[in-house]
Amino acid sequence: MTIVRRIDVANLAGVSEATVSRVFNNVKPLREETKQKVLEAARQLNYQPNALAQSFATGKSGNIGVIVPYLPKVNIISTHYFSEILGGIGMMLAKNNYNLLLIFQSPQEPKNYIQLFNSQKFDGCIILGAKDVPGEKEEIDMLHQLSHPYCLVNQTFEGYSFHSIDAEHYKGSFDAVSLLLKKGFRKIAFLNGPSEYSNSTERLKGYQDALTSFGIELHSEWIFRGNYSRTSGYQVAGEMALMMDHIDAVFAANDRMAIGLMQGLNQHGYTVGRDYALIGYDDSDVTTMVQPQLSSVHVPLFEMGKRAAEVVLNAILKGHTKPFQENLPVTLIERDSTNHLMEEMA
Amino acid sequence: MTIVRRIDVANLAGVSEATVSRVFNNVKPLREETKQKVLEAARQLNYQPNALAQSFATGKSGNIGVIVPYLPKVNIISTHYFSEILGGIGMMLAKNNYNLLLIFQSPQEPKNYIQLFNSQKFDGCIILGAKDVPGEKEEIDMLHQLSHPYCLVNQTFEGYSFHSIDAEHYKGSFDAVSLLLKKGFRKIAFLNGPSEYSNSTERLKGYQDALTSFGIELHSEWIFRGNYSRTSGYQVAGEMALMMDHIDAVFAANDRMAIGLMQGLNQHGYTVGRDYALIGYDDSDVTTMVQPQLSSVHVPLFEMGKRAAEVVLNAILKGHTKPFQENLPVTLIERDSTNHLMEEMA
DNA sequence: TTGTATGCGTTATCAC
DNA sequence: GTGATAACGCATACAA
Repeated sequence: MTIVRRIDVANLAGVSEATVSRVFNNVKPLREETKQKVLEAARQLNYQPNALAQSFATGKSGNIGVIVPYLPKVNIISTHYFSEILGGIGMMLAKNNYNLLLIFQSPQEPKNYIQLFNSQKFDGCIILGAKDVPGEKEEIDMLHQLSHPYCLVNQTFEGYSFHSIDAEHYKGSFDAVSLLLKKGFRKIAFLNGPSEYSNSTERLKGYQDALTSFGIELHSEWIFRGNYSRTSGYQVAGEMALMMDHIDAVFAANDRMAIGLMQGLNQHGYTVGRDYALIGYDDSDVTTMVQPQLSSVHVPLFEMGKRAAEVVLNAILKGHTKPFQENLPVTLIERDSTNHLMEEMA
Repeated sequence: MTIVRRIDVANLAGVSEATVSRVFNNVKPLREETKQKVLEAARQLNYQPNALAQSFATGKSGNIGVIVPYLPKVNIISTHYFSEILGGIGMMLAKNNYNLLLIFQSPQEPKNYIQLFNSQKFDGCIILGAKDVPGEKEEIDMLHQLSHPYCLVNQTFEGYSFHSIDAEHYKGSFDAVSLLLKKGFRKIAFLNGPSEYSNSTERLKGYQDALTSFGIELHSEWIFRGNYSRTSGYQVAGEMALMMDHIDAVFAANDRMAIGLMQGLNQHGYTVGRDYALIGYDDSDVTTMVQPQLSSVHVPLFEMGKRAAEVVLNAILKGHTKPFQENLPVTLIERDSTNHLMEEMA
């Protein structure tokens, strides 16, 4: 069972190697009869062009690198987030006959996007979970300067016009807090994520602006910070419990923290719906698994992955090069965690 | 900013191309002085070997294909399952300088593992979520016959000795049901997954054997079937509710179905802990998000991914070829859903 | 210890 | 329409 090469097909079909290539690459001047002859020979031999040789000859790997942050056994980024985006990317790439090279990037090792490009392992890349930390920005800037096809997802950098697909986190946050305000809540705490993510900043703004637009004074002690994990939400509950007399609603920057918080506050005797309203972010599948079901802000992660792949493919295939930024719309999803039990009883 | 090739380095360093290769591939007879000279030239030029050309020359892509089942917008396989295994694979591959080529395989399109191998896109592959359906078995058998490096995860095929990494699902199931029995429950229903997955069969056996080992008669009407989604569990609750007078505990084949069931039964007035005990499977992160927290069977998914990658790498690097099967141990995790409220009140 | 020469399987540019 | 052939950047067997 040796490997079948182009020359084998050429010999069997009685044509030259070049003709075989023409058939497989659909190059124009070609007699139908010859084409069929070649195709038949290829079928008989079960010929499959060697992708490696093709890549080498064309100088294109046919791969798109997807760079995901990675800590063994610790999922900073939730699996929901991760797999939705990945699914969107995968769909778009498959449609365009590109392969997805998944690259786990541990936070401690230095980024080296340029090297990856030079090695030609991929023709373009999508960077998930980038952070605003020293080194990262510079590497991405270099990618940009060299006009390598790339796209960031869910992260924007102040003062740079990197290609990126993000969501309207300011609006999502503003809407979420506005909902709470409209429902009559006034003392609204905010459980934010790490500040290295641009989302955190945007959401903070949305939170603040919503409050001020309702004429409510900002209280810095209403602002808490976790790291997007359920556990961190649980831990914050310890602090928050001490001032629950002065809080009647909480907006959390993602669902997992919201749930951790809910569980933690429960331990301290505070119940969602009775003692406070709660709203999460991401609209992940866990929102419907908890009791009461969690109101949340839906983020079109799948679509964002799709668009990011499209941006990179356009850069590769159509030579698009000018800065591209897009913010996809988010949707507020109301569930039970933002309703007073009182109301239901009325 | 043109691409730097080996010859550029050779010229600058005043050596031959072969010597440059030797330095980069660490080929033995090599004077330290020459090495440094080459390294310095490479550094100066920012030389990075072209992975494409390397692959072509060696006939090895350096990629491992990971085949995952895929339905747009529908995650049959839970994201937890998926990302844990992927993480394990990624870790092991990174350690061995292999890349991970993620391949989404939609169920409707015919499998073509052989073609993928022939095209040399990857040197070995790991198949996730294979099912016992016509076509699948034959394709894998062909891989096996041609002794291509591959490994299945979480699926075994009756009558074949395919390379695979699985978990002790019989034992997991047996232990889970035994726990319920030891706790005094006798009328134990089983919510299983689709029969195309070998796990389902194994778990069914474990369930049955546990019951019979306790001298309990099997009731076919105690057995329900979902598709591993939360929704399917919710739907099954409709049927199960009709006979809850004759059921005092439920064992579900995964956590999401367990939670869906729990929610559905809730709608019908049946509460975990008060009216029945519940135990799930997978020990995913949602177990701790629900109230009461869900007892479950922990499956070492990350480890399984690691081992599967190891198996494939061993086949590639060390030529291991004899059938390899391994079942990793599972662990029963007791939480609140298997405790009677009665007991707590006592 | 290092240089020379061949080949990997395509694509693409010439000729014919 | 089709056949020859250079080029792609590297690994490696063989020569020196």
